[in-house]
Amino acid sequence: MAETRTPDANRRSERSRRAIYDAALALVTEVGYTRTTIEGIAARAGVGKQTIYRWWPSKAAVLLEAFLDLVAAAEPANPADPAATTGPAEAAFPDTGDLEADLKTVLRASVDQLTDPRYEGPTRALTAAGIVDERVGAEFLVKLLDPGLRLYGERLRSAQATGDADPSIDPRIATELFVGPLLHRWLLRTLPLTHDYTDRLVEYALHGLRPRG
Amino acid sequence: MAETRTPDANRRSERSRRAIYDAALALVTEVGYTRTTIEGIAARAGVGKQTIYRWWPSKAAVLLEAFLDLVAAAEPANPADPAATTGPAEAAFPDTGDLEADLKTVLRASVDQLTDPRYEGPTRALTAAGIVDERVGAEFLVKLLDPGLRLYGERLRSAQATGDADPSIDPRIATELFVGPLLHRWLLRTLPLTHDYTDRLVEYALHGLRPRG
Amino acid sequence: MAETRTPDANRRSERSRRAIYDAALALVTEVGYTRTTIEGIAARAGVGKQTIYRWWPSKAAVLLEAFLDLVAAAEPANPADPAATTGPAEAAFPDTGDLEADLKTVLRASVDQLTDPRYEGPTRALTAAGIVDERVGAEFLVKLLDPGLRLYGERLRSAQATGDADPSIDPRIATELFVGPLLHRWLLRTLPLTHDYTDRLVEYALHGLRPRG
Amino acid sequence: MAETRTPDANRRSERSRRAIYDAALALVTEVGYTRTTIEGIAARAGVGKQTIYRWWPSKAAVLLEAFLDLVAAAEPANPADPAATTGPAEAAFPDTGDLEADLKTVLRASVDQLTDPRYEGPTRALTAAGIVDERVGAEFLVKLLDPGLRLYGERLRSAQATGDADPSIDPRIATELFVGPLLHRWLLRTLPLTHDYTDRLVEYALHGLRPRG
DNA sequence: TCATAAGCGAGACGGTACGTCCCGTCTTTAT
DNA sequence: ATAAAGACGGGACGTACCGTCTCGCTTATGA
Repeated sequence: MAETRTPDANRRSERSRRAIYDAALALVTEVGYTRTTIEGIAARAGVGKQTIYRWWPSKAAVLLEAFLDLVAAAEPANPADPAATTGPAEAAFPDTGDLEADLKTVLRASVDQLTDPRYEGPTRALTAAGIVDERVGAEFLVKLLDPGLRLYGERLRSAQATGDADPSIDPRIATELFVGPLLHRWLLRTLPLTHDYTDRLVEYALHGLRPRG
Repeated sequence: MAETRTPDANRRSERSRRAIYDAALALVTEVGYTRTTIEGIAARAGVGKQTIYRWWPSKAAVLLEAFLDLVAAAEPANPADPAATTGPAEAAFPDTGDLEADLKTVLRASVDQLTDPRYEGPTRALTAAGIVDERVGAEFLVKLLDPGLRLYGERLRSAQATGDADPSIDPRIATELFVGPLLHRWLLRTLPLTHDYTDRLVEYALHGLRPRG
Repeated sequence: MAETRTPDANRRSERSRRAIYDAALALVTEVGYTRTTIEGIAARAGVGKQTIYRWWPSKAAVLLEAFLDLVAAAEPANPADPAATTGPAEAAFPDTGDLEADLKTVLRASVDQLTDPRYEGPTRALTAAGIVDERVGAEFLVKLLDPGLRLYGERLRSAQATGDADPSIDPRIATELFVGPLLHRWLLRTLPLTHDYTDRLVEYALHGLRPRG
Repeated sequence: MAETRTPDANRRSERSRRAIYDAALALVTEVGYTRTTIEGIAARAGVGKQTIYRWWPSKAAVLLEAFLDLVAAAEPANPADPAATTGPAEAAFPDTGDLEADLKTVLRASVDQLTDPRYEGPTRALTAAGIVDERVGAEFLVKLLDPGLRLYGERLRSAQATGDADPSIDPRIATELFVGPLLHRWLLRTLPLTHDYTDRLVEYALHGLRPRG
């Protein structure tokens, strides 16, 4: 009886959805996440507040979806399966046979993306929201991050198969060895993100810190 | 810069300051950061709102200071120099001569701290606030994070001196090789934080992912 | 004139309006005007503060309207023209042909009203507010006072026509000869308001202070 | 024991008192009564807030005293008895033998005073405060108004003695016949205050409204 | 085919919190 | 001891948004 009244998605206004995405992304980059309000999004989108509340449970949810849409639009569409959106950085993880080169390529792309002004605001906002709110965090992880991280794992497993990586290592932990430091530096703004930095990161992680015999 | 009427710090009520710290930390752990309000802190501390606004510019600033105080109080006071507060995890970085063991010790301590229910709430809140607000982030970094990170650097340099680490590596980047993945996992809640995880992390980072010859 | 976003009066909640009237009047009589706050009215009326600020510019405006409503409700409705609200004291000014008797009747009624505990508080409050704030004063005058005063003028003109009053006198000034002293005594609390007092007032004003030849 | 701690008036700073008077009067005329605050007076007077609270119970009390001082200073000092301050309008009520002329003179002076920009603000403020707060009203009446009204009474009694006024009339009610309409017009801003107006007022009151036989 | 029910723009509503202004009290330092 | 200064606990201000609700309007079926 207390059904939450799921609205009819068929009748949904595509025009409104788009306008809301645009408004949300624009506001976040312009005035920041906390000063972005649902009322503000609605006003800017020329939309009633209820139209937002009808389709999304929270500000974070709106922004997440808007961002997902932005990222999907930016990606070279996969003709075989357009639904197989995989994440911002690595639509497809290269496998040239040279693990080090491939990792460097991908991490450089990640740096470029995190630096892109269109992405920086929303990404920061969503990450922060996810850190504090477990629910948002989970959705953010599953929909946006995990697909990308999974590709690292696959590439590492492939490297293990070809003997380019120690077969005893856990690919998931190894993945975080690359991604963790990058995010750390970006999130906490400790030092600038450069291609040179990620290159060295890859080298350190692959060869270890021990003196090279 | 329009300095706005700095109050007289001599006349400040110590009792109020303490009450505000306590209330802020309690509320953040009880109801979370976003539902912690300045009004709520004031009410719980038995303090006028203005007393908070007089001394802090924002909710985040209150919490940061309260957390700093908590951490300082928890640390084993350094008898030689009690003012030498160094940060939450590593009041003093061990140097037993065994780099790997020392790193594992410190990272295990970090895991314990990030897992401690008294610390988790505030730390998440502050990190998130810092991600979104550059000012807060900078203060958070300088006052809380950097001191700890610096110790890693010193230990690594010491290891380079004794030949336990490659002298060509950049200690700062190397530091992030340990701390980054840890924070990544904790912030994004990808997988549980365990001592076993950090042990392997240290091993991977020191020896690299390449097959061990 | 920077008209600030006029709300849609059609959608206005009648229930809220009534509750606000009631709360305002009750509070003024209970705790006095200065200790009546908008916040208090809102709380007592079970209404958001914004609902008050949306429709009234000030506490005085709320009270004025509430009082106007009270007075209109209390008046014997004029069947011929229910909209012809004329003011508190004299819905219709009697004209029995005996000017002195008519004036005494009306002034006695005024005394009764100014003495009525339901009216005294609001009336004092509004008068005081109007004395200090010209805008409030003007509205108070036009909406509440003037209609009543006008009736005096008409009755006096009628008396001039029948030869009961000197045709050379200015009815407006003459009106104030009755109303002024009454208000003076009531506002400043110099001496108690009684029917006997107003009777003598009428006599003095009609016959003058000169020795009666 | 709960004595309200009456301070030692001998040690009182004359300089502060004066500064407070000046500040209070200035603020009332500049920004109005309600926007005049004790804090504002203190700041403008270069005085601690406590110095005000020590000597006066309320904002109205400060203003009343300040106004009393202003009025006393403006009056032609009575050499016989400098303490015999009698009130704003009528330091001494004229008695030329011509009642009508004397009343006109005094009322014209009252008009001038109520119109004087230095007096208007404070007088309105104090009257309004007194209307709402009975205590303030009583003090205002006794200290400022009554002395003046008493003089009317005396002059009228003198007129009764010389046969210029009906001996049966109550001088107090008769006094209000002049003062009431004047204050009514001034307080409620019904019509402008002019000398012509008060002249006619005197005539009406003395001769009555009846047709002059 | 046409009523009928949905989504929609708009925005009023009961609320919560904001950051500010004062209140009246209290405490500190200087005269 | 009075005074200048101003921190303090507290209450109210007027504003901004929250999330819910109701209002007409339009649009798109399904009886």
